[in-house]
Amino acid sequence: MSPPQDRGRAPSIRDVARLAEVSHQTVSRVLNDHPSIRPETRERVLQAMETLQYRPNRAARTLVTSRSNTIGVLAALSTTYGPATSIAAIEDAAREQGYHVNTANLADTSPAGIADAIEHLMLQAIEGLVVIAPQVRVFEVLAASSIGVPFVSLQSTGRRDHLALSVDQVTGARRATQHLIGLGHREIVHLAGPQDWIEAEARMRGFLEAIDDAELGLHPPILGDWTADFGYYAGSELVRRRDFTAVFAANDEMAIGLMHAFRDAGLDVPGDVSVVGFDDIPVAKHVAPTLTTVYQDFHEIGRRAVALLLNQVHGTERIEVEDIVPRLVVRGSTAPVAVRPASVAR
Amino acid sequence: MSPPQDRGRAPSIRDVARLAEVSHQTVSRVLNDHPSIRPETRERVLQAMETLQYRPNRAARTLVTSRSNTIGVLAALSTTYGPATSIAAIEDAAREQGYHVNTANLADTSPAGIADAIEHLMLQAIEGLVVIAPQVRVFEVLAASSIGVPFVSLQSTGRRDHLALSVDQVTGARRATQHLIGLGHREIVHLAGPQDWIEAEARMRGFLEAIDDAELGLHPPILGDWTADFGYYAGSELVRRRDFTAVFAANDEMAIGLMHAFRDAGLDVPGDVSVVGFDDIPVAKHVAPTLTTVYQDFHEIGRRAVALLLNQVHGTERIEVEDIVPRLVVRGSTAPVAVRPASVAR
DNA sequence: GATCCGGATGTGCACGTTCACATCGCTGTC
DNA sequence: GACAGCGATGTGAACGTGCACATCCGGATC
Repeated sequence: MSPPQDRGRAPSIRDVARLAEVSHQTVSRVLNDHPSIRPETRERVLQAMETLQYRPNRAARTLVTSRSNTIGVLAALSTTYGPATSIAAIEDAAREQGYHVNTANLADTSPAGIADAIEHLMLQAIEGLVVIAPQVRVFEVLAASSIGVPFVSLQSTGRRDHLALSVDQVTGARRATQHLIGLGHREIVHLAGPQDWIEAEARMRGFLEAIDDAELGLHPPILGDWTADFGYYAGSELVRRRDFTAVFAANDEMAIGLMHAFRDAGLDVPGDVSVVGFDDIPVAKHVAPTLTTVYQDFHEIGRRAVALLLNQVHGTERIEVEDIVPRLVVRGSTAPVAVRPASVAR
Repeated sequence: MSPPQDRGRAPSIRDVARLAEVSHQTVSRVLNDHPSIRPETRERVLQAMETLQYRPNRAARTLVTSRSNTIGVLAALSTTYGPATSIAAIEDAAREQGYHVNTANLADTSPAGIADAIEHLMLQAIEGLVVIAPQVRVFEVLAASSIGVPFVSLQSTGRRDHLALSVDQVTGARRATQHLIGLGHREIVHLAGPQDWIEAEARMRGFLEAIDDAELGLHPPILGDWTADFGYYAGSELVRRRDFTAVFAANDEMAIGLMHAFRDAGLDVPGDVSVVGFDDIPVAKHVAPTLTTVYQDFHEIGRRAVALLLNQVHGTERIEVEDIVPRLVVRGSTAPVAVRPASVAR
């Protein structure tokens, strides 16, 4: 005598209703925590659900309510620590609110690749979109394709067509640079990220502001690609000139590659050159020398992004957006500038 | 004279049909690439879709076909390089097949946390599940909750109730250990991962096999938690004993923390102690000293997982599962054992 | 020239849920 | 004691799509 619901199809709200001897609507009410249900009835319905191993069908619910309970994440470089951490935090926060997360990675940063990823997400009927590690182009495509759902970016973009978390990358970068200046460095090079990345641009801006404030001469920044390999390459080029005493790298990976190149060239960090990174990835405090960097709370950033987005989706009251200011963490890769004949005066 | 479809509701297949002067079924056929449609009719329908900015409603489609075109990913430690890379690869591969990816992270590895994440994914009506960086417990919970969809694990679990990629961690770990033995090391310590992790257990097994084969004495392995911080802690403890000449760490992060501790204690790597890691994260080749490690192609692993899973989902012919064998990468953190009075003999 | 066949298209229903509205019985009020 | 009001429940329709089946038309077959 096997249970009768073995007919291939999953049990529906109506099967539950039949077993509990109520109408399908009553079952629906139990599901949605409707107030006016007699406790006794509710209990009977829950019992029936348990017996039948009932699971609500989200497709059906989405169809009728046109709410998918899903948010999309558009991510670039999702394999690196920062974005990956934020994605995980987003997933956590979304789950807490009963939301699902659908991720699309930007393998390819061409407009076509971007449009493709967005199109993919839109097929899923997402209610909102979080854009991670964004590039300027992404927002242009996004604006052009009028997706019809609110979206949040993890970095201030300056655009007015969407919400953005204010992570004050400019201040973070400025503090990093000021730290070097405070140690007496006057010849500082910036190893930047790709300039179509919003955060790369912001970090460069912070650097330039600090240099400008201190009235120092400007070395042309080097445009990198965020990778440790590029850091190494850039370092190899830099050692040929040796017209600097410190480098501010736009992220930790590049900083680590950079230090490797300096080491290979016989330069001591921080004895000969000071290096500052950005992000404070977990290994930053363990590499040799330990890396002075700027800490970002990626987890908190992810959480806030979801809060902001869902707030917007549900259209309730405006949430206050507080600035997140990254924090300088001083470690062993920076030191006062070496006193040398040529660099003492002025 | 604004377009007439501004009535709030998104255009449906029927709106398109009306505009193209065909039946809704014809539109459906165009959508699904049905063969018997006159090119002229198809064109007219496509035109109408374009005009109305029509987008198929996935919820409706899922409801009627009971295929969600979505796979789930259950991930632990998704913020680290390996899992994050595999997740990105999974997303890519799935997207190529028109599939969406829904991720749930295991913040908390308690059975309740695991069950919660699985339940969350099941609500989404996924067609299959990829389990990343799995712990033994996950599969127990998974087996117990009889989710009714195929799932694939990224590591061989030895269980028979699901598919698994064969990434031969055991061989990888054995090669790492043999490399140390080949350099003359006889006192080798293993800094392992948590033993409820399948890959940690496999790496430990490879280590033990190599030690056993070489008939060396066994140092009790240290059980870590994968983090660089723990590596540092373990290293600080180890330097008090100094009864070893090499350490094989179960992943690169711990290896980096370890080297930091040795450095702080005045030990030279590889002069006094050799260190091997596992994974070959991008910074491994840039830290000081550059880290000898075992390379894993996380991207390929992710791709194969999707291929295997979708193959299972569609029930076509069995796919051949080829072993992926990780590759030893020798760098600067390992060297022949130092010749010292006590260790020359034997 | 009647018949059959297959290509091209249309008709109605089903999927599982929620929404709007209807119904029923009980309580309290004047 | 009639009636409003409300709590508890039921009824039917709708959401947008795909499937099974029906229909229509033109050409090939004998």
